[in-house]
Amino acid sequence: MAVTLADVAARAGVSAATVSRVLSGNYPVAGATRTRVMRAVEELEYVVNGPASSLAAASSDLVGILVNDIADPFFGIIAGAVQSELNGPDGAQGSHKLAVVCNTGGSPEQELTYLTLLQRQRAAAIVLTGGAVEDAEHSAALSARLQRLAAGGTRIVLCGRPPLGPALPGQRGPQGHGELPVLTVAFDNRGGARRLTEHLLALGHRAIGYVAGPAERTTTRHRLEGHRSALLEHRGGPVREAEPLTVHGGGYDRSSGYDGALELLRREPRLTAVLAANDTVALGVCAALRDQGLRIPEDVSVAGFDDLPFSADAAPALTTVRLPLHEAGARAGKLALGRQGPPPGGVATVRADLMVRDSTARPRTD
Amino acid sequence: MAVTLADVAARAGVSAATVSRVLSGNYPVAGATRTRVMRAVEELEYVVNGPASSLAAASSDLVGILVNDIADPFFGIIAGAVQSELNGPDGAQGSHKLAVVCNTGGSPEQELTYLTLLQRQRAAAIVLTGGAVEDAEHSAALSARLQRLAAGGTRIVLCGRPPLGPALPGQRGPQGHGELPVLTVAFDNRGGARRLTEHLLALGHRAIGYVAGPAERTTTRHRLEGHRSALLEHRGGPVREAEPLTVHGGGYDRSSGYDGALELLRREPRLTAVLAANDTVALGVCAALRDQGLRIPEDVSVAGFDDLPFSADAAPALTTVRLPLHEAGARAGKLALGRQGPPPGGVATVRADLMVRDSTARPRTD
DNA sequence: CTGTTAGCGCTTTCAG
DNA sequence: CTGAAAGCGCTAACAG
Repeated sequence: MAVTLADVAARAGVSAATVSRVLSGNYPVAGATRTRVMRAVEELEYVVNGPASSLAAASSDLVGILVNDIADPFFGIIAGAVQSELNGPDGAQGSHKLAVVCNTGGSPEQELTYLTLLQRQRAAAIVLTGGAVEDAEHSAALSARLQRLAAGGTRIVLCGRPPLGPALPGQRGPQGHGELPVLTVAFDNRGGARRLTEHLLALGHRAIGYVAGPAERTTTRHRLEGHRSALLEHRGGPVREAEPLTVHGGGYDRSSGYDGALELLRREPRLTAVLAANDTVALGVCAALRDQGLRIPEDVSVAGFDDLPFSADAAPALTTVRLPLHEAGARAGKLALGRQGPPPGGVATVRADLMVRDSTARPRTD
Repeated sequence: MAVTLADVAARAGVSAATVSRVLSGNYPVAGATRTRVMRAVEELEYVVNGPASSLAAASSDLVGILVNDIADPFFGIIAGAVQSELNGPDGAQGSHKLAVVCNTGGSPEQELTYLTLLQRQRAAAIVLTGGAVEDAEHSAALSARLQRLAAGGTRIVLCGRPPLGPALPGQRGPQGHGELPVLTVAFDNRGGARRLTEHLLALGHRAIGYVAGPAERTTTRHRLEGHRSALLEHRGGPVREAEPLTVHGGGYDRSSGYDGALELLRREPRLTAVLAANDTVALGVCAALRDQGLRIPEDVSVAGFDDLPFSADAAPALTTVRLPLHEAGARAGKLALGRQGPPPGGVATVRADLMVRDSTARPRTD
């Protein structure tokens, strides 16, 4: 039914091989032949059969991008950046890669399922974004699957998630030579959270609540660790009292922030500041505080994390930690295409800058 | 290198055909054989070669989703909803489809490019989301490409974009029988904008500014038409004066709102209300007004469109028009998979409900 | 520079 | 219910 290479070849009066060569453009072909072929292609409106060429060439132009929540701009920005790198450096015709954005919903099972699907498609590369679930069993399964994919020629890049633990001995590659098959673009979540907490401490806050993300995620843990380390350093001892002022939300969403803030207020009515797992959670926190008749920042300071576009426009503008999402995604995209040499140690860490805006201020002194 | 069907067949002591039948599960196979095959599959960690099976079966399990801006939750929500419909109705094993989310950046060329890429992959279905660019040449090219895709067996669904004009005579299908090949889930942008404007009018506003989206998009035009029709009806005549109070932003983004509001204020300092192209633009409008020392809604009322999650949490909570994005995406997904019969006329229109919140109030009476 | 010749790995009649 | 065999449409040696 559809027009095939052979049809084009017949029309142009050449062999199928020649047409293939013209189309892929990686082989010398006489100018006259080339134009003749191209004309036949146009006249017939020929479109390559992807599956057939992938099968024959044992390669595909699909690149997988795994995200926890596609409706969250955090992931949208990263995915968009990765995708923007996928079209040839100079907009070259042939080098078009197709991004397959997979929405795992943060579920480990879905993550594995999608990896299987991508393996089935013989994806050229896969970028896994966002924090990982910390579960020994899942980590092992994930790691194994990733190793197999890498062994099959699929490039693997982690973006915004911590590097994989060292490969088990004898598992790192067919030849066992030291090259890590999995590259990482990591966020400095610890450092960012530490600086944010230090900022609050410097303003004079002492009763600081923290609405953390889901307990089992690496991002949650790292940000919390940064927060705790700042408190610890400031007090010069283990932070026992900090514990009760941390609540874990069910997700990185608005309602977790709302509920979390209420819970925090119940535990410690004299709270003067609340740190949120991210900007979206912070918005929920703000809503809850306002509903309780508290002003921001006069009564309670609030800070987020990520610096998503809407944060600067919130009222009051949100103090937060800026993560260079676009830059990180672009970097991951380049690494995925092998367009950029691997960073030292296979891990690139991008900075996390404190953005002080209007939602944080000195605590009331009454 | 990779393990193939033949390997599995050998291990299970059956023919390749049998393994294929077990795996696709669409053909009677003896229970004992089936378990034997499954065991071999597990032991060998066999993963089907997608390209090969697509080639042989002349079909693929890829579903394309075209979005204008993947970083915008408007599209993220729709894409996520479509995707959630892609895994079998009951989570069935075999029916896994892979969503290919393509970020066109609103560019007609990119749109066409991605359609070619998807055609190359022989995508099972394609969902085009968001408003279309109104340009005769592009519309024709798009329509032609879509018809060809549909003719090739790819299901096409439009979500949040108006239905395609009627197919040119003799172009609608090989047989020419009346069935429309392209299904549509449309938003009631006109009605929503009209109701929103009526709300403002009812509050007593007369100097209403409008920060529209990019001029050439259908969504922009429809919302503007709804707005104008409400004004017209109210004044009982053609709205000549309304014209100067409309500015077009360069995009559906925050800065368009900011700049647009400033421009509006310059043209009409006595403005008492501003309608924005969407919620994101509205946030920019709010920021600009605040920067000018104006209070919302005391000095100026502001309203958005879409009702994205952050809108309810804005300060003040944004009056807007709620579009059932998730529902629409899910509907589109079902239609794309042929899991739901086509709506009458091939077009389903989803409602657009007015959400009155705190950013609109009666104008000052001084 | 171009044509010929084998497959890539799977699905699918068609026989048994 | 199972096997044998014939491609699906393209690419990649290998000759010329």
